[in-house]
Amino acid sequence: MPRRFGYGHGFPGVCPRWTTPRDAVLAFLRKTKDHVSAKDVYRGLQAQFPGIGLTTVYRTLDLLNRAGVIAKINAGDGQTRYEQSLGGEKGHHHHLICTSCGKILDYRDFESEELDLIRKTEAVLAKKYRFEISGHNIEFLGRCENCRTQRSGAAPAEVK
Amino acid sequence: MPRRFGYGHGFPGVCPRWTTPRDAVLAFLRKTKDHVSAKDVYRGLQAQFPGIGLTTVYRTLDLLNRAGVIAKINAGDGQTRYEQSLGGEKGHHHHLICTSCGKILDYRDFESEELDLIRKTEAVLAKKYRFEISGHNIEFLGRCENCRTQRSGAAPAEVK
DNA sequence: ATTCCTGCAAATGCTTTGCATCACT
DNA sequence: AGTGATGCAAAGCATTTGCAGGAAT
Repeated sequence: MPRRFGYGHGFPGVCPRWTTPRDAVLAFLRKTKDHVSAKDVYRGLQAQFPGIGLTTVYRTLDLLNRAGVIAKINAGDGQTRYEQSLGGEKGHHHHLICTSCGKILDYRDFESEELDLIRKTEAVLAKKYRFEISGHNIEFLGRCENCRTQRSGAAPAEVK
Repeated sequence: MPRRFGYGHGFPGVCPRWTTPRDAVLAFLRKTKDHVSAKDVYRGLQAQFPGIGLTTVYRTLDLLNRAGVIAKINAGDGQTRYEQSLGGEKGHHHHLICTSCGKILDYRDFESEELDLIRKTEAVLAKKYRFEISGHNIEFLGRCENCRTQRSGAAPAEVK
């Protein structure tokens, strides 16, 4: 695997060097709108970068997450998924997850109402339980139309 | 492992027979206030029921979950945790999770405000995305006082 | 006889680690 | 030379599955 340089210094304080695999992973995340697992990224990169190993993908995802560039998602299937973190409030959204096929939808409804409540809640929890709040997870679970329509809930398209 | 009977019929539609291991697992869940993993239950049962296998604990937890008696929790550490589901709205609460030591606190603040918003959100999401909503997860993440106080965040009591 | 449960061992599947190698500074 | 990054193989864990024995119906 050749490495590139001249990329500046990656994310200061998090990683000193910026390399081809790291760039490839980040570019992939920037391109997709999905909520991808490490394997998804790995597979997506194979065509153009057959040399990148799964281990590196894991390490890079963790790196980018610590750098705040991408966010972890916990969809409840046994995998950690990631998505671009669209800075601040403008990218703020939550997830709607189909418990049958694993599909994840982003929704942005009630943005301001939610934010109000979230801020209030954060403030109270921080004071009452002496936590330093750093984030939240809000997700709704259910069955998507597809899974409800098809008998027994679609080919249980197990999120593998 | 001896089995008991005379327990009626467990949870109709979910399981025909009610046995000692199942009773032990349920009793354990009823006794604890914690958010326990399968291993926690398994270990907790060893003293009194050394014959119960980990597999059975997994199977029973799944069973009780499907019966609606206990609820899954996704704390983000690599384990599925469970807690008693305290029926309906009276036991309704959400979680505050320390990302450093893994501690989970229940909170009940803003109960009615949250419920209002949740109901409204559910209704809109159901219609807009054609989902049949069955539940939600709301949790706040942060660092507890202990972890903030101690240098570098307490003995990184990795939730293992 | 049949159906249901159970424990054990083995198999999975995601994620992490150890390590030798190679690249950049 | 020294530090950092990478890929591979092996190791770790939580969870699931195959299976044969035993119990309840």
